[in-house]
Amino acid sequence: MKGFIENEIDLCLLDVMMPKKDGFSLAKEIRGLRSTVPILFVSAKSMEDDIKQGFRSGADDYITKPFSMEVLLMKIEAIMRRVDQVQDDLLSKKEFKINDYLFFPEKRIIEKNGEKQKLTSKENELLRLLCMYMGTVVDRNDALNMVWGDDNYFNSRSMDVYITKLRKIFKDDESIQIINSHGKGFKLLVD
Amino acid sequence: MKGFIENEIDLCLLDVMMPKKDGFSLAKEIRGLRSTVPILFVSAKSMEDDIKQGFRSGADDYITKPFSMEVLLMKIEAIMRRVDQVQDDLLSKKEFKINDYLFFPEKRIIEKNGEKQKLTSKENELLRLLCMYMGTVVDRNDALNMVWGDDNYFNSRSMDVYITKLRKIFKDDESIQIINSHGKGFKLLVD
DNA sequence: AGTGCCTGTTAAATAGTGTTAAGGGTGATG
DNA sequence: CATCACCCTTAACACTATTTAACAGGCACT
Repeated sequence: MKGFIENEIDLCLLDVMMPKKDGFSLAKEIRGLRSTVPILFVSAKSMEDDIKQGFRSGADDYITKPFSMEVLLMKIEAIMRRVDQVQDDLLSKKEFKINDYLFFPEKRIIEKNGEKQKLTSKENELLRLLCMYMGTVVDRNDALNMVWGDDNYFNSRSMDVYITKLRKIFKDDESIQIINSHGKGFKLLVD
Repeated sequence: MKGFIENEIDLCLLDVMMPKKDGFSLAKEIRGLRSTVPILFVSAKSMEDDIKQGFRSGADDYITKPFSMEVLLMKIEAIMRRVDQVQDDLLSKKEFKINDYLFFPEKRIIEKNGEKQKLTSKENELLRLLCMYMGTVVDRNDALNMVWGDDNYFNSRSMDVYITKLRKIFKDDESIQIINSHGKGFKLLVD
């Protein structure tokens, strides 16, 4: 991980079958460090079901082993071309509607009846995450890794503080709730 | 690696195959959180049907193992060259449009409705950087290294001063904002 | 009901930012 | 070579964001 910070790494190649740390949690850490990192998954073995599931869940693409270099290059080229284009990603939404509230993660603003309120970046990222998974539980550690880049005890308490902050934002609307799932995480629920 | 901002990761290659965690849902999270990051999955075996399905579902591409390191590195170099090219294009861009403002980094001039204003070189380079990464956070230290050539504490404060200067330039247009991302950096945002 | 761990909340402490203005260097100009 | 104009740095102070501490209460389990 250190290398990403200290060296000029422009492409990160990770194998998920690593002994200790799995590629996905590593990806999360990387993500926490830099925001515009293109990520390429390489899978060690065939998983037809998972691949299909991946597409269903809106993933961009995947690579199965074994693959030819020729194809890899093509894939990468495609990615590079696409970097400039894609904005309309389902998952990187510009706007979330939460009852009467409109949340603009890019602008870090939430408004109700035209009344705008600025959000701090932690509030913003945490709320974005909850919105992305609206109605389903966001795992504590996942949230910590994505917003805080790490999931130690203190970050965890910090997150609780921010959950309180977010709840205050919605305190006037009882039908919007941030519900704790004991030992698991939180979910944003709108009746 | 000249092009990208120092220390910025431009592409990550991840292996989806892992014991516990569902990699695709993680990809979903990564994708959604902050970016337009392309995600390319690498799958274990070649599967024509899935490839086709992938293209149909709008995915860029995918690739199969195995591949030789030698070739992979060559491919990566090729990618990096391409990335550098894109970066050079941004760096050598003659003109940036920021709402009603036109910014000419070469001339160190910004104008609005034909009304010209000269920029000092620090103002110019900092604004150029923000424009190059318009809408995404420019890391504090990256900016310092690129504009000041060093990232010590005092340079950091100096940069804050220049952020204030730039904000003043755009103070008449509320839809242009330089937003701070606490502990990370700044981004130029135009509604 | 008792225990241990998890959560809710508030407030204090720390770390990071916004802004203004004074000071220092440098090069142009008389 | 004195002076001015300009740019940049540094200091200072106010303010904001985030973390840490502290305590109160809740949940799951026995």
